[in-house]
This record gives sequence, structure tokens and C-alpha cells, in this order.
Amino acid sequence: MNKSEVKVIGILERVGGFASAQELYQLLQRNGESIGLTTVYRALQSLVSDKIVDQLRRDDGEAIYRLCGDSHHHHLVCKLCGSTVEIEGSAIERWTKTVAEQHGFREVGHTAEVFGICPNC
Amino acid sequence: MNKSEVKVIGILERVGGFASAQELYQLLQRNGESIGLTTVYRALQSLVSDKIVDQLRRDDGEAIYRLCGDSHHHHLVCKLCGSTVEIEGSAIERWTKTVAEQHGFREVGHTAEVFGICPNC
DNA sequence: AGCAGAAATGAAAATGATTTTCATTTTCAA
DNA sequence: TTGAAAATGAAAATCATTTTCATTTCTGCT
Ligand SMILES: [Zn+2]
Ligand SMILES: [Zn+2]
Ligand SMILES: [Zn+2]
Ligand SMILES: [Zn+2]
Repeated sequence: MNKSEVKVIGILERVGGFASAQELYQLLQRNGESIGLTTVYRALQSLVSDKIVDQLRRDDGEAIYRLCGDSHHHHLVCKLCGSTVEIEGSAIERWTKTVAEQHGFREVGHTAEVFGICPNC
Repeated sequence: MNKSEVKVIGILERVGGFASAQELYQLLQRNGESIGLTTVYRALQSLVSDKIVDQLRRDDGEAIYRLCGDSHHHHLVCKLCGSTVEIEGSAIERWTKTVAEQHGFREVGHTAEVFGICPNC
């Protein structure tokens, strides 16, 4: 966890939701932080692979990031405004386990995202 | 529905699943079809807005397309050798629907991938 | 402190998917 | 037939992201 990663976590905390790398870079600039765009990308990559940050995609394909809580969860994301609800998934947890065992797979993980249009949109 | 859109639908039928615009373009070329990359993109846009084709995103952000009505399924992928099993997911289908409705979301879709280590590895 | 190697940094260039431009060709109804 | 509208595609532009690479900063050791 280096200096840049701390800066990126800090700005993600202030954002409180999803933001793209480009947006985070601009926010950092406005805050007077000295950090390059390349470094923002590298910090985000590192934080994602450490599971400190969630990465998903806007409809236009741009990657967006946000701080992830430590407990395992999934997301319910609005296709229009991007608002997100963290959801528990005991049903899906059981399903992945079952289906993997049926096929003899071990060390099983999974990804799952639910998306739709939220009540506000 | 113009000539190009028919060609794109044709190649999507032969693919039988998801493919990117670039991949579809190359397949059309190999089939001797005369069609430009720009036109492939335009045909896909049009088909997506007519709800004839589904568009989603690969993890790297590249858009992928498939004919609507290809049967819905998920994948169980080996982390080591990449071998893939197509799986049915009635449990996860129900779960996504329930969880989305609880939060007032409509027009709900989802993605789900299960990964692990296959029996051969 | 002084030094060497490792890690981090960021500007600039490269990459690659997708979109835009624009001149040309095709379609089609009057 | 004719002229406007739609379709086409090559080339250029766009834009997020990655790569390169020279420079700077950090870290552990004497
Ligand atoms: Zn919304
Ligand atoms: Zn889960
Ligand atoms: Zn395997
Ligand atoms: Zn499903």
C-alpha cells in the first residue's frame, strides 16, 4: 500500500460511490494533489486485485471503481443512473457450490451482478 | 432491416453465442462477404436498439453481441485450463428476480460466472 | 551519513475499440 | 427516368487504457 494508493482510497471515500479513473484523476487534481493519470490507473489496478476496490463497467464500456466493503457481497446496479445496492446472496452462494461440485470442480469462486432500472429512474 | 443487418444476423446465428464486432467482421471476411467494419458496427447498433441483439461487455470492456433468444445460460470455467461447462441456473434466475424486486428495480438482467479447478487439472 | 538496488512515478507514445466524417454508391418512390 | 434519402466504407478522429522509459524516491545496509 503506497502513497498513491492511499490518495486514491481517500478520494474514493469522498466520492462515496462509483467513479471512473479519469474522474478520480480530475478530482485529485482539483484537490491540489500531485499525481499522474498513469499512477491513478496503476493504483486502481492494484487495489482491485487486492479486493479493496470493486471494478465494473458503465454501459459505454468505461471502467468504474468504488471502495468495497470487506464482506462478500454482490451488486444491484441501475442501468440508467448507476446507483448501487449491495446485496447478500446466500441463495447464489449455495447454487455456485452445488453446481461446481456436480461437475467435480474445486476451489470455487464466482462473480454475479444484477442490473436493472431503479425506482428513481 | 437492410442487407448488412441480414448479414450480421446470419453470422450471429452461425456463431451461436457471443462475439465482438471485430470478431464478427473477421468471420464475415473469411466467409467472403463484402462488408466494412464500420457497417458491422452500425448494423449491430441498429439491431441492439431494435432489441434483436443483446449487447454486454467483456471484462476488458469490449462489447459483445448475441442474438436475443439464444437460450440463457451461465458458465463454469476452469481457472487453470480454461475448459468451460455451460450450466443452467434456475436458482440464480429466481434469486436475481427476487432481490431486484425487493429493491423496486425493473427490467432486470444479470451476469454470473462460476470458476474453479476442473477434475482434469 | 553514504550508497546501491528496488520500487514508484509520470510524461509521452502506443494500443485498440469505437465513432465520426465525408465522398461515393445504391435504393426506391414519384 | 430522376432526384432525394439511405447505405456504405475508407480514412481520420476520439478516447480510455496500457506500455515505455527515463527520472525520482524509497529502503535496507555499511
Ligand atoms: Zn437509477
Ligand atoms: Zn457471492
Ligand atoms: Zn482445468
Ligand atoms: Zn441467468
